[in-house]
Amino acid sequence: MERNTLQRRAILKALDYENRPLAVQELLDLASKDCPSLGIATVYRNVKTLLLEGRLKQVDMPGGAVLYEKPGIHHHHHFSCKSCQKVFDIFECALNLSKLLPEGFMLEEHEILLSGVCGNCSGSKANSATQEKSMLEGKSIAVSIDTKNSSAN
Amino acid sequence: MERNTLQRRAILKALDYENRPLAVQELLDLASKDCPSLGIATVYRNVKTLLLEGRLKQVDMPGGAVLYEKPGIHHHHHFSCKSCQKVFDIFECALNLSKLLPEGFMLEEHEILLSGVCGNCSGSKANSATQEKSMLEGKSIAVSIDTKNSSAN
DNA sequence: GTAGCTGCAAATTCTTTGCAGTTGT
DNA sequence: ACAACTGCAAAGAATTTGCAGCTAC
Repeated sequence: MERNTLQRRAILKALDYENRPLAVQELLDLASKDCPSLGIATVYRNVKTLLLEGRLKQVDMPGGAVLYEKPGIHHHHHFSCKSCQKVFDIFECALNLSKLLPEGFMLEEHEILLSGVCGNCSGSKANSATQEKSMLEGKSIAVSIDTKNSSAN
Repeated sequence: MERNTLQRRAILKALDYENRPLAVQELLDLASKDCPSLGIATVYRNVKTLLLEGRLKQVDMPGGAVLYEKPGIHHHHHFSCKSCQKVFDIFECALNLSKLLPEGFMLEEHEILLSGVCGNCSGSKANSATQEKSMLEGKSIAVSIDTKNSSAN
């Protein structure tokens, strides 16, 4: 039987509060505020449990970084800004992806990762107002910071 | 100045020969045939160099697995079969993805990851013929085996 | 000849696991 | 009470790095 521990609550609260995909390390940092004794192993264990329960969804970012988010109220995808490194949720998904597949293939899931330059970064004049406007239009919201992907090499 | 070593040639040859996205370990295994002394560190170093030169492209698979492929003659995406675990190339890409983005956002790149059941696995009657037919239609070809993604958790 | 490359082994980093003690139900 | 859970530290796995010797150009 699942138990509702302080640690698990802290992790879920961090996800609720941030409302964006988070990396394991971010979960630890954020949840530690509510639960200072929290250890990284516990975060890993909870993430795994929550994934199995379907209470968490894994988001694979380019470069191999793995983030976790609450299974959206809305199905959505992600846009990663190459300039500011933020990850934006894209709620629009009016695509007919099945048409891409050969006959006989059955599409069950799809993941779309877009990248480029976000509204904030592209028009240096078009500032955060653009972004808020977009939110109001129900198109996207800024949410995340691309974790890994540092090593320039 | 770049040098054309036996090791590098062996790695590139493996990619040419297999013609599908390969994991680092697969590269080592395959290239070792041409270059038995090849070490994993050299593979990592070459992959990194080749990525920088743009002679290799990174493919992020669901579950966080990272594969590498030659930058396609064709731009393409991937379909991962949940039944047989193979990764298929999808060459069709007639989508208007920019329309998904809020105003001010500039789309530079996109990655689409589809999954479901492939032609071979869906119709148990529709066998490999389906797949070959699809190839002829220029829609997709079976290419890869999903490496990681084992840990069922 | 020499800078780039290689293999090896050690060092990092990320994730998992064993274990003894703690806690939610 | 007792199984689930936790923190810690050790174990594993994946990737990177230091170094001395090798090799393409």
